[in-house]
Amino acid sequence: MFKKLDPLLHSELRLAVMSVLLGLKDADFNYIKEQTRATAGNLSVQLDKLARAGYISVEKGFAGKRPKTTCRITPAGIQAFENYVESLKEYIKR
Amino acid sequence: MFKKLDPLLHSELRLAVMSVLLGLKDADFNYIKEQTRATAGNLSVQLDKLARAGYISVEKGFAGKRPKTTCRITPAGIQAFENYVESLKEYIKR
DNA sequence: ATAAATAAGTTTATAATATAAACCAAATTA
DNA sequence: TAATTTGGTTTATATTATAAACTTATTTAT
Repeated sequence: MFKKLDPLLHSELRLAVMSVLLGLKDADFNYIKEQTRATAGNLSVQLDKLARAGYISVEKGFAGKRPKTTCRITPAGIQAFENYVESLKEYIKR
Repeated sequence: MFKKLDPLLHSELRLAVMSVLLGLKDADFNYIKEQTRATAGNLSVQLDKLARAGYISVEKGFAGKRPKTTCRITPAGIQAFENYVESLKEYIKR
């Protein structure tokens, strides 16, 4: 009946990050930080978890002389997100 | 943009419990346990949290000589569940 | 009658999580 | 050149989720 919810996605901040990235080609650290209103530390940790899971790719480069971290959702991430939403529906359907 | 998700409901087991109770007038401990496939210990803890939050009421009685715990969702619980689902939609809408 | 198994939970210990605080290095501004 | 800002990372702490161990009483088997 209740399918297990992917613990990597069943997290307020990680889910918000994925939600932001789903709509976009890519997004940099600060944009995601603003959209999700997360602290930098928390965001850093959660991006890392998503990256390790292969749900997003993270590229560290520079914008002029300043560091710039760009994130992008992967096909595996999109799939995982869709599975999560599908499972979740079981829990929230009326 | 992203509304805060009620931490009491953003929990796999507690959400499943609420989901089960929403459809029913009431349900006893073991029925909920079977439906959610939770361990008794975990369920006991989570029911307690939901009860403390006022989202469910828990009545301890007897069925014959054996103890029987009956749970029921409260109006506050229904409201909280609806708010949670509403907030969640922001995160999962495509 | 007594021992073993079952029922219905609760309490406690542990592992995993989420989160913010503290920190760091480089660049910019005063 | 000192202070501030930018763009993060690392670390410490508090909270959670979860299962294991335990309790109390009942039922079943010997």
